[in-house]
Amino acid sequence: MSRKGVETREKILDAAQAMVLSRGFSGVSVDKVIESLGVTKGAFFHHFKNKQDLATALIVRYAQADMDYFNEALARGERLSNDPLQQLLIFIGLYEELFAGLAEPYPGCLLATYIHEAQLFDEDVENTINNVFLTWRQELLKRLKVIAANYPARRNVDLPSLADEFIILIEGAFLLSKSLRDVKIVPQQLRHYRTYLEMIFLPDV
Amino acid sequence: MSRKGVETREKILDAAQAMVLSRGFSGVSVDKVIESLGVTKGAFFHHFKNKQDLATALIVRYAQADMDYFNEALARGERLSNDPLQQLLIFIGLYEELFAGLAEPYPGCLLATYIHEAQLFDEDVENTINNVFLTWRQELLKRLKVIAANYPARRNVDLPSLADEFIILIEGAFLLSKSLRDVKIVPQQLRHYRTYLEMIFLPDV
DNA sequence: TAAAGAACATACCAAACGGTATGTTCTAGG
DNA sequence: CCTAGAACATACCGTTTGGTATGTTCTTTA
Repeated sequence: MSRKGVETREKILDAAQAMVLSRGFSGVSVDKVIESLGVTKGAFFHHFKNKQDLATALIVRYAQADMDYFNEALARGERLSNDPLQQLLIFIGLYEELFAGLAEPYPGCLLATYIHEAQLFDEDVENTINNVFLTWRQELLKRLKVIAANYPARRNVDLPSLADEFIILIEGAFLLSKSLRDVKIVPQQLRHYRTYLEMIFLPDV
Repeated sequence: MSRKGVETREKILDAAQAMVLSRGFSGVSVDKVIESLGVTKGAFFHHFKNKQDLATALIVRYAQADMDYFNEALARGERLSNDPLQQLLIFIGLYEELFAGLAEPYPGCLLATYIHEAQLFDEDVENTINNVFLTWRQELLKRLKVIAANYPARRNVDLPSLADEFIILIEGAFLLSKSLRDVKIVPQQLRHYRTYLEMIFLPDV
């Protein structure tokens, strides 16, 4: 694909994603997407064989970017400390920083948008979404187990669901943040998650 | 409105809500709704002046039911204990029980579905949704303040966002629960919220 | 019981929709 | 420079969509 071709495809994906995040996938028509960009149907259907193909391309791209940032934040945490608990707390802090730096509410998570219209999509899309969640759970759980083995937990909490709580707080906070148009909600909740972990694993702070 | 009329209207609302929760609002056509019920367009547009009117009726009904259960759970908690902290913990426990008793994942929150298609709806709908969230925040915050005044908090946590965390955990857990088809996720997260509150306000347990 | 309005049913319509067929322009490689 | 395919543009099509106009049946109440 030529450079120009890649650019057009990305432009379509960018515009479509922004529209999907505010109207849902079936609330966005191909006509509206191309109209907003000044390109034609010929261009659109050259890059995507149909609207479903756009749906797949959007979620695959989003999931990949999501995982990339996740892995990078984990790696940065592990570079900044040698202590497993501190590594995780730093990781959370990095996300806190990320969302604290936004001027307006995060436009929304594409994974969440798709889940709310789940019946429109095929199994591939569903698996792409679930793979993100399962990877996050798995990677965080792995680290929580190491922490639990090294620190006397004040409470006997369930670790898999404690791992899930990270993504759950983010998704829930995105929602409330978007509805109330309050940018602070996401970092606030991440702060609570950090405090929770500290209270579990650092008894005397 | 006659009894039959009310019944038909409710039937339409029920069917529409179930479909909206799995396909989003714009993914549901009036034709599909009436087809699933075996009623005609005449019936539909007799009860709703247009599709937007259906959207409003759906969210108003859902928000009302939501608030009703919320207030009932608060009242039950306050009947079951005289201690402000215990009252709140019981309240959370009641929600935990509610969702632990489900055979399959909760089909989804209509508020959340609408937020993901926010641009389709008018200001009234937006206010209906935000009023629910703000009422929950306000009512829970009121109780958290009483608790904080009576118990020495181990940490200096932010109370408004701690109130928000309840609805945020539920919304986030709904999402993950629906995507992974795991019924346990919602009660698990409510359990964490209870544990978090206990660790904050009950230092020596 | 008669009248009036509620509660539907039937048939239809214009616009928007996803998609296709076909033609043109651009661009990279031999 | 030539050519083949990528990268579009234009025009069109069948279906689905939300919505309406009009007619019929049921139900309540004076």
